Amino acid sequence: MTVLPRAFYEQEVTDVARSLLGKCLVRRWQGQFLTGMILETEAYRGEEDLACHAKSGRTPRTDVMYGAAGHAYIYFTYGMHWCLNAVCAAEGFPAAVLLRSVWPLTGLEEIAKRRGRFPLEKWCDGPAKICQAFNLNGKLNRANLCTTDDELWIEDGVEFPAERVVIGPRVGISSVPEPWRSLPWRFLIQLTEEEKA
DNA sequence: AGCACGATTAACT
DNA sequence: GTTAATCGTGCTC
Repeated sequence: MTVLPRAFYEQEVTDVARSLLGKCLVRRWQGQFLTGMILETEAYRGEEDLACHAKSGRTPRTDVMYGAAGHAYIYFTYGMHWCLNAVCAAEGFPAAVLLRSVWPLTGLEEIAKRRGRFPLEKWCDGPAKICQAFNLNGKLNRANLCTTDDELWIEDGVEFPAERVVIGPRVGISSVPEPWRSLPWRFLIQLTEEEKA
């Protein structure tokens, strides 16, 4: 397995969101590795994107999105949930890919400590569920995803053919005005029952 | 200082 | 389909 290099993230954020499908999210935790295959992503792009947190400019919260690509942006929302993004694009331009769903691969016993009360298919099928499952919170905000120095990174994985990629509008932004609400910036792989086994 | 709301989830009718 | 949970963030006064 190869850790994705910084150059991978220094691209158009929509391209990175598409390319992240099939890649492997890795969390080092208490001497073991929790991993999962990325199945759903969304792109958030620039201050003009009214769905993007950077719509209100550079603030303490959004500062990391303006920095170098290949770092984690982990934010807190709804008073209880954390969500994980990968910062993309050139330094100075705020953009990030939200990881919305992964398929758990290893460290299942550890993941089950937090998600085991639900069926396996529901362990990581939402942005805040990923953070619960992988034990991610603000402590890993700004983590460097391009090395194994921090406890979070992304490695090479499976290549899905283009016809497997479902593309549609981003979810959870119904109060955002057009055209942003309907831009096709969500990318999804639907696993077959065979692939889940 | 106060306020409205959120890139959500899970439980409930 | 509806709603509570729960608090950081950015905006208004």
